Amino acid sequence: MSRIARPYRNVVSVLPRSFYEHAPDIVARALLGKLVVRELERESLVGRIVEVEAYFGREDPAAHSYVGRTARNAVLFGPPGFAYVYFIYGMYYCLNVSCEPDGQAGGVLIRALEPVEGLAAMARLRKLPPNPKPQLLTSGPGRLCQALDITRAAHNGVDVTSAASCLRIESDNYSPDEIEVTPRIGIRHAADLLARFVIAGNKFVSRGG
DNA sequence: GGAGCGATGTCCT
DNA sequence: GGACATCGCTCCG
Repeated sequence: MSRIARPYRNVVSVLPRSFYEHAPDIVARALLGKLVVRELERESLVGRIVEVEAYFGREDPAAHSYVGRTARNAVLFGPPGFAYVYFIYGMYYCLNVSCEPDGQAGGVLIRALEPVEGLAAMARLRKLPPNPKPQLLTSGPGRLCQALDITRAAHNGVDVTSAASCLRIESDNYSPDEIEVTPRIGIRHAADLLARFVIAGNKFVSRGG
C-alpha cells in the first residue's frame, strides 16, 4: 500500500500561456503526455493526452479558421491557451486549445486521453454500465468531452492556463518515449497532411492503438 | 474486426 | 440547403 494516494500529482503544475504561443504542430507534439484536469463539484476528472491533431490557421483547408474569423471560431483567433469547444454532427462536442499569438489563428484538437482519475464518474457521464472497458471512456474526441462533461456553453473560451479554472492542462513532467505521426482522421480536405500525433503503442488512441 | 449507415443541431452559403 | 475535426449500432465474414 502506497502512502501516496495520487503519485502522478507529485510535481504537477499548470502549463503557462507561453507554452501555447507557437505553431499548432509544435504545441500538438508538446501536449502529448500532459494532463487534462476537469474539476466537478465533488471530484476531479483527469486524463493523460495520448492523441492530438494540429489545425493551422488561414492556410489549412481542414481548419475551422480557414474561412476567416466568425462568431463560432473566434477563440482560435484570440490569445493562446484557451479552450475552443464546438458542436459536431448534432450530437457531440470536440475540445481544442488555441495556439499562436493573439490575432493569429491555430489550434490543437485533443482526440484521446488515457483515463487517470475519476473513471467511475466518467462511465456515468458516458452512460455506460459500471466498470466498462476503459478505452470506451475517453478514446475519441466526442467520447472524451462526454466523459469530462465538456460542453460549448460551459467551456468554450475557458482559460486552460489558470490554476483556478474548472478545465485546465497540467504537467507532471512525464514525457512519452516515442511519438508517431500520421494523417489527420475524419476530414475531407488536406487529408494527406501529417498533422496527427500519438504516443506510439498507447492503447487509448482512438484508432489502431 | 471492418464496412455501411442513421441520428441529430448548428453554422455559413 | 448542405456540410460537418463523431459515434454506436447493424450486418457480414
